[in-house]
Amino acid sequence: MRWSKTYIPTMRDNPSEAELVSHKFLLRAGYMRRLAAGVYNYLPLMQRVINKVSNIVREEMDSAGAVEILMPFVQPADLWRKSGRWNDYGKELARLKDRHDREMVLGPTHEEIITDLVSGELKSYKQMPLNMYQIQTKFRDEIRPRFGLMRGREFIMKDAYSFDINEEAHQGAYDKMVAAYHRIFDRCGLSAKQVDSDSGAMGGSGSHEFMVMVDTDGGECTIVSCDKCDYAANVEKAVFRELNPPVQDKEIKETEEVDTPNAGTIEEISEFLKMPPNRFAKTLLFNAEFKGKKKNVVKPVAAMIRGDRQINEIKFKNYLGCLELEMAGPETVEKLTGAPVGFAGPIGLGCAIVVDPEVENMTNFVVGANKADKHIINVNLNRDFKTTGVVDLKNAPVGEGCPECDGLLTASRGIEVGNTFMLGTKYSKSMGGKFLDRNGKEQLYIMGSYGIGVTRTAQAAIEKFHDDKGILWPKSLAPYQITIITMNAGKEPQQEAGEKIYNELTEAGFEVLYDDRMERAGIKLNDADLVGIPLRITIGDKSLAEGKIELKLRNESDLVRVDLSEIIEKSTEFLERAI
RNA sequence: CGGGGUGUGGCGCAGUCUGGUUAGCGUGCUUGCUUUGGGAGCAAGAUGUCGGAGGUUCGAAUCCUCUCACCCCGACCA
Repeated sequence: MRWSKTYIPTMRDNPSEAELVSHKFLLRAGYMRRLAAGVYNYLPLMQRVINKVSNIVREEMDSAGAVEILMPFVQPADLWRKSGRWNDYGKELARLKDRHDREMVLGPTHEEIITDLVSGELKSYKQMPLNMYQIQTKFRDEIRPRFGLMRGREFIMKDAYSFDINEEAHQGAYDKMVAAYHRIFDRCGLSAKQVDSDSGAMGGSGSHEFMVMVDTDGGECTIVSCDKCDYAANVEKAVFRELNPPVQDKEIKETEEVDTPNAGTIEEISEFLKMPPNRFAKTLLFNAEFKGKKKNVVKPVAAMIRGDRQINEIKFKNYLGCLELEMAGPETVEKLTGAPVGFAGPIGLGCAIVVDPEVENMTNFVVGANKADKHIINVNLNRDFKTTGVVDLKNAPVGEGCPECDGLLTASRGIEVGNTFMLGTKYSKSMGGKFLDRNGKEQLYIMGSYGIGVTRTAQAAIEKFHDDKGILWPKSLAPYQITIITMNAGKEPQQEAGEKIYNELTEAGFEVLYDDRMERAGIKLNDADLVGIPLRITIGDKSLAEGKIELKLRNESDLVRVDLSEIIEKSTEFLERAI
């Protein structure tokens, strides 16, 4: 492709709408333009990248035994009522009416449609296993679209659905998809990490997410992984092995108030009482603002976690369902406990007390006495105080042991580019998907659903591979493999050489972007860096006089002069080396 | 939806508080000349319903009311 014949509107400045590097580069390098919040035009370069991702997905899905179909984007509301998701999906489901006032939805996912599709004709065990997929535009009316293609409202997704006769067969189908996913992301140059996840609203028995690990702000998900084995899980789902579990006393002892002069922090009391922090339960006081009928009300609430844990305020806030949550100031603490900060405890506390599950399992632990310089030992939940709820309130168990080996858990950030769900019979039940088994007995088929965010994967690649000048596409996703630049566009020998090399490489099967613009060298070089094509060929007077041109990989700094006659071999060689 | 913010040539912004000629600047765009290996110089140009509607006023980008859009923080998700 000649630059002058396509449409690559690069920009010098960062548009103010973008926050994330990958988002900025997508706009600056002329890959996309925004139409509305979370809705984008894909320009020629982007369309090529989307095709690259799609083709990799397609090849791997096909070879994993899935077959491609295409289902409608606009769907009748009836099917969604039937599955119950007309109500459950909430406002994210975009609804509209046709001219006859019939209710429709813009497809955010296709479990309903595909189950309905097969329900009349997938009637025998002989027809399974079956796996069908599509690559299609989806629409989810996100509360807050963000970060360009990362969380768009309209986006391209590959969604696959498997049908099996029983759990065992389904597990096989699921494993096949997981393997295909690893191959897909590997081929995209991304090596996604597979993590255990919460099945959430999709329902079903198990699920995994595939994360591209990044250390930029683009990593919206926190995942916990083992430093030795490949255990990894979403923070919400992560389990761990306690390295130093608290001692469990055999007998339940009587409470006792003890003096702890000048010991307000866990470390100080721990030191003073000669007991490890995990025998303490911290009582943390918060002010929570709830929505009231007329005006909002602020109520104090207490959270209890083990002495060696950190509170996760977001988890607490979610549990409470309040509008605002903040640590109570000294005045509130004194008013509530009658003691200065550092001695709050649950016994006799006049507000709701929410405890972490770990606290529920402790015996004879230490809490604040609600009196200055005093703590109470041998406290036991239910006997000495009551809780209003038990819920996980602590931060990710970083530093704890891996549940599957003797490694340690660490936290890192990732971009979710794909997921796999075991759906069980949720949709076959609600949508009426039955078949006859070998014994002529009616059964519900076991389903799985498998998604890959195609457009998000593309942006995730940029988030992972870029420098301060622009994108560094992995060669498998790059819109073109090679870009050719004439340093002095006006000079005929260079133009001729450019044309010749462009034709030669194109005929040899390379995808080439020939920058034939009448621009100065600096502009073209900068644009080439910005756009991120893996291999750059530059044609300049000096080299050309010796019958040479220059090759440079985007991710390397070396410039290599190569004889005109060996362009094809050298280009092949360079591209082998590219990421 | 709650909180915060922004709308002014394609892009990035100033001007708004304190109303007052033809609404500026940088960049980009067009044309010409000179340049030409990492975003050239000079000259001449084109491009604005100042997000929209209504109002106040002799006069509104600027003040008031309503409204729309977009961005950021939170909950949700490929």
